[in-house]
Amino acid sequence: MDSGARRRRVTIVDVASRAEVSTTAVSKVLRNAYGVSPAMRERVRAAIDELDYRPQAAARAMRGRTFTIGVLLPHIRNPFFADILDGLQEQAGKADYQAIMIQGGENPQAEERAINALVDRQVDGILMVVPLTSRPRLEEIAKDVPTVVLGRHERSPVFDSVFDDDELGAELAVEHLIALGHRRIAHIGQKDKSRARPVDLLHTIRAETYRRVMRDHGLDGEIDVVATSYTEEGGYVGARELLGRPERPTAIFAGADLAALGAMAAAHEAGLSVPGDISIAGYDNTRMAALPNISLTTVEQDGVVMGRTSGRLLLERIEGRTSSVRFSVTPSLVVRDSTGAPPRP
Amino acid sequence: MDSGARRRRVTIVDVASRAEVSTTAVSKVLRNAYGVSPAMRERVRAAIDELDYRPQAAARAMRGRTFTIGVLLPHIRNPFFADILDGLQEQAGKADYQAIMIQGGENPQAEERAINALVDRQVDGILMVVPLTSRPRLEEIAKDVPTVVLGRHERSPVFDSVFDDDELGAELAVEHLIALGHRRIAHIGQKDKSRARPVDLLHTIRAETYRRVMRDHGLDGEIDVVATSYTEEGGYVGARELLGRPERPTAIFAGADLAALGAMAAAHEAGLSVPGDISIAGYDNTRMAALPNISLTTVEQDGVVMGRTSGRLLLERIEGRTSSVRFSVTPSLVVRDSTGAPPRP
DNA sequence: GCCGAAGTGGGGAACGTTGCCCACGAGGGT
DNA sequence: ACCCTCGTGGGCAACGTTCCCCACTTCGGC
Repeated sequence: MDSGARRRRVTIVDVASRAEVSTTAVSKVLRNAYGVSPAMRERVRAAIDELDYRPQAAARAMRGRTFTIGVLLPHIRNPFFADILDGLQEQAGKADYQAIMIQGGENPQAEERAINALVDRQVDGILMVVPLTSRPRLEEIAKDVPTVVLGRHERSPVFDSVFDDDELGAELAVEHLIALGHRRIAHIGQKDKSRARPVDLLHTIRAETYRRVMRDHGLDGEIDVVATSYTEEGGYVGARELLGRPERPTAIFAGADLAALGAMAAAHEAGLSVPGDISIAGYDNTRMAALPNISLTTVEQDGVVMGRTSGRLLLERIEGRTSSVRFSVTPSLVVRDSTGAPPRP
Repeated sequence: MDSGARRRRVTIVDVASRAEVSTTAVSKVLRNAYGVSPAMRERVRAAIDELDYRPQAAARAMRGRTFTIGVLLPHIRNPFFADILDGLQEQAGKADYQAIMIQGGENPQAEERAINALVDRQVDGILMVVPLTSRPRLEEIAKDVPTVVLGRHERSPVFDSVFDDDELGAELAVEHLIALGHRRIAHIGQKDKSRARPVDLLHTIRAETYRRVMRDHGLDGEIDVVATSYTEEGGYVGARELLGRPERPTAIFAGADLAALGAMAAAHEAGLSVPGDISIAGYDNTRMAALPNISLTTVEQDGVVMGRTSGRLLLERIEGRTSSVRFSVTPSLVVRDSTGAPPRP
């Protein structure tokens, strides 16, 4: 009957009595604080090992640190986030911090709940990956807990920003298509559901840069943007719309690989060959893009470096840095088989 | 200078003094416990709203619940996990529980750290998605905190199991290929890095079922399994090996969609058409599989239902259920364009 | 008019950890 | 011989919440 009874956890008190020292002493050893003789340290270490003691995060939280970094992700469907997380964990692990993730979701209300959950759990720092919330709200949080924002281009005195140079990336992609001889180049972007200033958002920047480059080459009249979402579904729907135009584009620059895959699907369904009838380029250089039967031309942005940097910046802020940093990674173009010269008319 | 100062958080004491009641009273309202007059409830509610108070999870944890469910994921790269998470969050949200995720990683040691992190943070329940650790260890944890294991077929008195009927799923796929006329059917599986009994693991079950069905049809001599991993990379490498055989298979059953995509890539690279020269089937029915230019025949398993059920079971256990449950979802075959009759010799 | 029950509110001790203090003894400089 | 300093160890009050109690009032039944 008592097999179901939850055992009481081992606490610092148990360790102290086992080692015949005070709880204070144990605490000092745990935090390797000043004022412990080697002999005592050894005794305490031994007791900890024998009892398999681990400190309880909640009790620590009441007095200071939790050694936890919270990561807010919009969702976990985009494989690009996995790279970011890998980079972050590498850094966090070194400093004995744990990363926990939480899903923000589609709308600002759900995201707000997720952010609050992180704050309520007293994480020592938060990495917000492409958050939807407004800048004032971000700064309000950043005043309470060290914050790094990834994927938005804001300049804030209270949080750090880590992002890809989306302007350069989009430029590389569009210039590539133009150099191949394309003129009717369309763009698939993402509909904005956030409370941020559009100019700080990566999808707006990619779309605006597309527009600018087109104009720079005198292609004002050819500009054509559909705003769906950075998903397979979004790319598929967007491309179907574009392919239904009286004069269909000869190239599509999708703002994300997932969307590019959806666009390829739509092209295939319409009986068009890629790149024979239509060229398609993406953004992110996910692993998918490298597969030979997809072989997508795309913009590489280094997610691991972004994650690693975010982790480092977060740890610095936790250690007390108050000055603010903006870090930008430089993207590069990876040309594969999904882009080529436009069809002869 | 004091702009950098972190504001003190609003606590239950602040609410109590604002509402001119005791902290006990506030606590009662928060937990809607017995013994509160409507008038007092109203006053307290008002004070909570005015001060924008939210309870601190850490302090709650010291006295009982954290209203947090921990999810252990091997990694976040497989889109199938996203479905599971969606299902779980739907249930958790209803009961005002928050789901936090943590990455277990490639090896049992890293996973152990992740599990400990969850336990140390006193989550009220843990969902372990395809964990690597041994059953005794799982049961040890389950004795301390309500646990549901997803993706392993174990029968344990202390935790619940949720899984897909992998035997049926694999059978559907292999029978389908045989019915199309294939005889040389190979399988791409996953190399085992876990401490579990192989017979409980989904990838072993899929592989063993493949073997059994082949034998049932007198195809003992054609059995050919390569064990790599359930990733694009793994599928690619596995398929390259299979295609290099003196007599190459006319069909490949990959244990996961990601691996099937890798296999398609390898086939494409070898100049083989799918399904003209070789048929390929997967497992999971991820969104990718449905894209027209991939159009992968695959086994559908309902991740959302699995996640939802896990959530429900976890909440029940938190509420005190001690009996043990095994829940199995029934898979179905989705036939698309990646499988067809074998080539005429 | 008395008694018990029901309804309402609060006091205060936990929970596990930290870190500010203080105490004690030894050693060294005057 | 005295005082200071330094090294070592522990006492104890927080931190924010819960929940077991107890106290007081009101009301209904006799």
